[in-house]
Amino acid sequence: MARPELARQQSTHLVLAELKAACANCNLRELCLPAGLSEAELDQLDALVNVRRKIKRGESLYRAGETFDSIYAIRSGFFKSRVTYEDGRDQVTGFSMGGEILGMDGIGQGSHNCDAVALEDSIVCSIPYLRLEELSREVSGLQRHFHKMMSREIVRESGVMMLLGVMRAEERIAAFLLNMSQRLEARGYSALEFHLRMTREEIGSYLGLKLETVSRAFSRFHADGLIAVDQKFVKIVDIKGLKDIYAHHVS
Amino acid sequence: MARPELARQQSTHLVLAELKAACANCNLRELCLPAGLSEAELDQLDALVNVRRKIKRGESLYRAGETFDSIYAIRSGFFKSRVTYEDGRDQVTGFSMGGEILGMDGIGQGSHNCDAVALEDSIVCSIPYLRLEELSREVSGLQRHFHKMMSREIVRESGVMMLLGVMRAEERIAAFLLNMSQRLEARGYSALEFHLRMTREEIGSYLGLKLETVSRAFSRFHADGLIAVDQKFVKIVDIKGLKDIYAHHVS
DNA sequence: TAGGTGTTTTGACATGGATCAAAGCGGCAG
DNA sequence: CTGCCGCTTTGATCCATGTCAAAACACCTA
Repeated sequence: MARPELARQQSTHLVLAELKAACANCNLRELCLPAGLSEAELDQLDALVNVRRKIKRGESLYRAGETFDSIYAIRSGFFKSRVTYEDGRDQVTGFSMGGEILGMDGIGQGSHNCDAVALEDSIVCSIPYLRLEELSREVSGLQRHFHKMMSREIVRESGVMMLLGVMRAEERIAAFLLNMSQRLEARGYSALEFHLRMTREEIGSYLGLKLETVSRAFSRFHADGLIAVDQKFVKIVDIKGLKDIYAHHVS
Repeated sequence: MARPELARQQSTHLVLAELKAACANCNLRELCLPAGLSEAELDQLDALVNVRRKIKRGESLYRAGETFDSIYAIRSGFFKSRVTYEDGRDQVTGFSMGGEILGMDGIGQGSHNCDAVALEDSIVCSIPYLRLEELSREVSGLQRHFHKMMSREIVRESGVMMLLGVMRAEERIAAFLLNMSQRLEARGYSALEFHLRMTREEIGSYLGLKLETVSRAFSRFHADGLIAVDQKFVKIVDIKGLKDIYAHHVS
């Protein structure tokens, strides 16, 4: 069991790249950790965020159980977070894109709680947690914003609990599509046309559904004129109709 | 709609009590925010945590949408957190007991994301967030531990996502009972006999099940000799059997 | 003590989504 | 170009849990 883990670890190290990160020039600045910081504060943060790391599609940024020492800001790319249960069943607990922070689950117990797997070739900025702690004792804007990002992760997860606990299949999928749309729009992409980076099975895992159910819902939405789907490409045709499904409950 | 809210708010204010909190003497110290602080640091924290507030059974500590300004440490009692969806459906997102922190969901957006409702008469310590921020810039042990508590809340929630996303009804309920057992034990209560503070419906809401399903699972566990149940009183008879249900997956 | 209200249990039945199965599609390697 | 493999779609059937209903029970107040 330990052998393949090690091998994977090393191959990850091979693609590790040390590049100057430079939050100050990053176009994701306002979505990411430095949001709201002054120029001077940005420079301090830049000194801390000094390593960029490339992760190839299919590789892990970190895996459950590994020692926690850094959090990661996604510079480009797309990740899934996955928790594996003792008996082998697993669940996708989230999808993350540029400007979002990964790894905050590790602070509590000093080791990561989930795997973060790249769904496309990606680049992340490493932020050593101990230095982030130090710096956020000095830069209150950073402290504040870091707390906000943790808190928003808590709120995001309770939203997912709502999906999983009370919504029916089609509502979950409508909510998922609208969520993707809104986050992509915030990053300057089209809100109405996008490529999904994950498989139907991964969507299903995230939403507590089987891949066939996801596929059927897509077909249904297509037939109802709400979306156009071609494999991983999705075009939202009737966003209002989609919102109705997800806000409009039991008929 | 606004009227009853206001009335409720005021009745909460009536039971607001200002008492010296004194973490230094609190027997939940090691489970709560001050865990791991030195004597001197504890005194600083005591200066900040200066208000205790009594919440009667059925009342809210805070409600979704209210302005966030404090987090709360539960001194005694029991709470549920509940998110209400636009269409009226709601979900219990957690149960909280002594030593646990409530309200961290409010930091991200400046207003609370859920209701925190007392399931028995309770006492909480109010911790003004702005002063906590200040103090944790000075006391790194406090900073560290506060981050840990936020992170653990993230991990706890991904555990619930796992419950909701991949487990079947009886597994969820076994997991729920074992979780209660373990948290009560950590607080010095019996791990094998306890009173549930919540109804079957609230358990069901938390676990994404209907109250009848919860009731049937309890009956089934009783018939199988795993537990004894009498209304809200639960006695775990065969803890190993219970663990088998929850760790033992698809047969 | 009696009546009322909210909670729990249990039964009978319905159904949404899972499961099983097969075929279609698309991309990659040889 | 061909064959393979992973992903997706669609159909047929099954079953875990939801829904509806009724009775028992517990607790509170008068």
